[in-house]
Amino acid sequence: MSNQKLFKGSLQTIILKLLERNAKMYGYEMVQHVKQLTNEELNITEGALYPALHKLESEGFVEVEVLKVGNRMRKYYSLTKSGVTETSDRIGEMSRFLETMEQLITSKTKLA
Amino acid sequence: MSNQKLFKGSLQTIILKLLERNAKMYGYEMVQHVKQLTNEELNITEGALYPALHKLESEGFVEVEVLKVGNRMRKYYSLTKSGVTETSDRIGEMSRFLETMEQLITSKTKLA
DNA sequence: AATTATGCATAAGAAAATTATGTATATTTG
DNA sequence: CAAATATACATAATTTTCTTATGCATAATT
Repeated sequence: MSNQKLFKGSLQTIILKLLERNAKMYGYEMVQHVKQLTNEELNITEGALYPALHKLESEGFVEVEVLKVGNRMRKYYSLTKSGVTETSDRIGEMSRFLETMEQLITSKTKLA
Repeated sequence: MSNQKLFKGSLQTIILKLLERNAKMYGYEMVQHVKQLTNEELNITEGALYPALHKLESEGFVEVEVLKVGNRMRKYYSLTKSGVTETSDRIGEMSRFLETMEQLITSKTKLA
């Protein structure tokens, strides 16, 4: 809620990670999933999610399959081959980032 | 270098944290400091730093003292009273964010 | 003498989000 | 049964925050 802005820049990585663990997911499902996983800490907005998904698709990292469930449309996303590679890379970057940030905010900081 | 975008949104927190540990710092010094602390992983650009400092100042979290060293100007920043409080808050938010992100990218993710 | 380093600053543009809408079906609740 | 909430997608306008480019000026190095 409050610190949503810190998540800026990490949405694509989060999506890719979700798809690494769940072969097929649709947008609305991702939002609910993340909400539960983070105990409401991160609420992905649709205005951010859908453009991000479209971008990942246009970059060839995910592909879409449209299914009709009941009378409602669902667009199921899954990782492409290059998406699998990209996911590893992004998670690696994220890990390094987290480690760096951790050091920055815990360090005594004083240098020479 | 590569994953600079993950740092988006965390610059103010980094600045505040630096000033929590070093009573007085000037802009150029912060850039060098962070470069060393992160082993070149994070290179703060001046175009980001100076506006951020000015914003923190206008919000009353830091105050400035201009010194002339040799023939060159230095603007030393330090935390105000409300800046000290704000710093604790921001670091708390950052910690929660880091923890949440850590869980997200390591979790098995599969829910019901 | 020219380049790099120190030290500040701002403007133009890009990237990625928020907020506000819009459409439509399904389910729950009063 | 009507109204509200949940499901499911989408996009446009705006905001935030950054990168890139530029500018000025002094100091140190090559």
